[in-house]
Amino acid sequence: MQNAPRKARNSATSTRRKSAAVTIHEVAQRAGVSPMTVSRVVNGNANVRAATRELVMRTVRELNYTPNAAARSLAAASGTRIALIYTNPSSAYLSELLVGALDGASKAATQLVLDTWDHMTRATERAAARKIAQSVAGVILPPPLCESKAVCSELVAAGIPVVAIASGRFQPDISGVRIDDFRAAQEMTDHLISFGHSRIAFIKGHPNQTASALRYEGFQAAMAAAGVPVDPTLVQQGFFTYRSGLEAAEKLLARKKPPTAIFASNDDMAAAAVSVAHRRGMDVPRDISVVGFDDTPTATTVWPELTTIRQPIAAMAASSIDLLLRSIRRRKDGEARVVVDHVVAHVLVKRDSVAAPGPG
Amino acid sequence: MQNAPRKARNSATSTRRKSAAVTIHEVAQRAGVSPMTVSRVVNGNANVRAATRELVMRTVRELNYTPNAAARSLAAASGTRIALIYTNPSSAYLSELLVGALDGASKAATQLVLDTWDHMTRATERAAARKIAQSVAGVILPPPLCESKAVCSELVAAGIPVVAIASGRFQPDISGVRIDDFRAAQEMTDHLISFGHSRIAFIKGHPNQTASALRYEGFQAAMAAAGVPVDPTLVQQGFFTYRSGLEAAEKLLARKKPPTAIFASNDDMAAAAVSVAHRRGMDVPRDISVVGFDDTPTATTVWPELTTIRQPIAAMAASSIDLLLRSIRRRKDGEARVVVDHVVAHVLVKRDSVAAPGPG
DNA sequence: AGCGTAGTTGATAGCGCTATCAAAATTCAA
DNA sequence: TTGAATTTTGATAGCGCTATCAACTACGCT
Repeated sequence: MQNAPRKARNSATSTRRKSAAVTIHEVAQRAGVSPMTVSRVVNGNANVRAATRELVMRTVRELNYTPNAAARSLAAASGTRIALIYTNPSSAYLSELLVGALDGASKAATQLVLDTWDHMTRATERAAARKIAQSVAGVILPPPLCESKAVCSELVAAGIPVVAIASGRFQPDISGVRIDDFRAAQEMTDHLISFGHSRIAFIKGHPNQTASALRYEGFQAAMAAAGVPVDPTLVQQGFFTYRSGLEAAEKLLARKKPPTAIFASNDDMAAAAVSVAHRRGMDVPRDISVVGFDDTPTATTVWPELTTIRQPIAAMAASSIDLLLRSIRRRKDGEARVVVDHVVAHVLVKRDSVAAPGPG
Repeated sequence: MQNAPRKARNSATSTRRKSAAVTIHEVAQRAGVSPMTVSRVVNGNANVRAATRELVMRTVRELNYTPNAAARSLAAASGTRIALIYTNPSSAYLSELLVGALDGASKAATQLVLDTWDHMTRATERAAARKIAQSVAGVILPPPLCESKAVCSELVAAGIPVVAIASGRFQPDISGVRIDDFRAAQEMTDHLISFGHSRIAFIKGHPNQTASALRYEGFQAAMAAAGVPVDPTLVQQGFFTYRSGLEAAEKLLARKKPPTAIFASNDDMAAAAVSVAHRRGMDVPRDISVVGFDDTPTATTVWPELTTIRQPIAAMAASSIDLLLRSIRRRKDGEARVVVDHVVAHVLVKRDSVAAPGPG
């Protein structure tokens, strides 16, 4: 005699369509526990005996069970929405950021919402932060927003998890996913030095981002380590824009004794440097080497293609979503806020904008 | 005596949390109809008397009712997911496309999924199309994918609604959201002519996209209308890439009698033309005018900023989502497939890359 | 032994919506 | 007019999951 189901939930007469997906009930039945217990295990709730948890997890894996996001958010009355807030929509890596975030979100069956904050004062930023905190369960903050104390503190105060992406430095109160800007800049500088360059110019990034400082520090450290003096007149302030790169490069190349290489803090400024060099009749890389940072589309658009540092923005965005989701779940269970700093690997991409300096 | 609710659905003892949002029941009660009728009206089902529909719609507006997406997709057992498929991830307007699509999707509480199809043969494209058709309810196709007969026909055969975005020409079997490329190119040409240019060069777009042909035809039509002959040696083939623009511009400016203006079929190629001009010691726009198309970030990155045609990609993407959602609903009700061609307005953005030709 | 106290588990009742089918209202043909 | 075909509406029963609380374990403690 077969053991009859405890309750015929899908009575024989039910004509309702049914998706083919495996449900929590099937897992429960197979594991010999109640659906509620499965739910608890799947959601990482603490109050389940270790043995039971093991059993359920194994069954989940066997049946390849995936929770139905719609049912979940309906029952929990909490649409797990995550906001990605950005300023400066023309930022070159926005599309990669979006692709990554969207990918992570759809894998986790989470709704991703976008919010643009442009031309905001500190006060309106605070207000906006308070407002968004009420409609989403977590926030991803790319630079330069993640550097804003006002925004971060407001979000933290509202109690929602925040992940700073590509912020240069680890911040004690919010989680972050980033590369090691210092090391990356160091490697790039070493790369230039290994080609025989010593008169290396540096175009700094926007001073409102910690990554800018770190990249500069990495440059300095590598130069110092190689015993190559940094000529302070060869260090120009930039602001991550093409225009600022144009101005900086102009000053650099107008000198009587121009540098043999320019290390720009991002690709847009590097592209500008290439343009200025061309306008002055110089060939890249024969007469001057130029390198960038970030590996945005710009790097492969210009000619010659730029040697640069690849920041895996898409992957970083996807893992931000994961991080956030875990925090959200933890928070719901009343556990303490956990802050993590996730440093991912960068890559030095060698292309055609670097060569050994000429005999001059 | 108050009229008692027909059924106390939230009994006095229910301690369950309840989101503040207005539900279909409240609308139904206020309108004096059943929830089912409200559902039908909201979903555009045909079998509702006009008077009833009116009443319900008014009530919906009064209460500012928005359907709960989670409940909807749970009940309908159909996660309304929409796929945005793209090739060529470095396409300059991808980020705008994503922003728009995401915006539209989150407003409609729809899950947007991304799919990248790169380096595919016609056969693998077909297979991929068949596969995606099983997991989503609708597809958005940007160029050049929307030009692929194989992909379109496969998707159409699978019976899922498709919207081609920014495809040049209206295709009879799938819906489209686009600008009028012909007219836009015409206007841009007129703009150039109005400055006094007559030796106008044209860099064509990639031949695999109908928009390319339309832009060229618009250029020709405007020239003909103004009685300005088109010098065939001043028309170069490009492929929408910076590199191809470089080569085309190089040929154009190497001529003994170079053009006084270059109309490139997109911004990347226009930027390349500016770069070539600079390298040859020419000033833009004093010595030569350069215009682009699309108004991608590139247009405002280079110096001088490019006069170009703005295609409202974000808005187009958002309305693609709407279009798709409507088709999906219609299809579910067993109605016939409807194909629409939505042409949105473009804008001629005047910036700093155009001036009257010199006396030379 | 007797009785709390904390740790586990399960039964129940919805979350807000829609598929389904039956009932009611309407239209149309004869 | 009347019966049948048609359209419009509503009652019912879930979709798959989780909040809630009751029940049922252990494990100490007086």
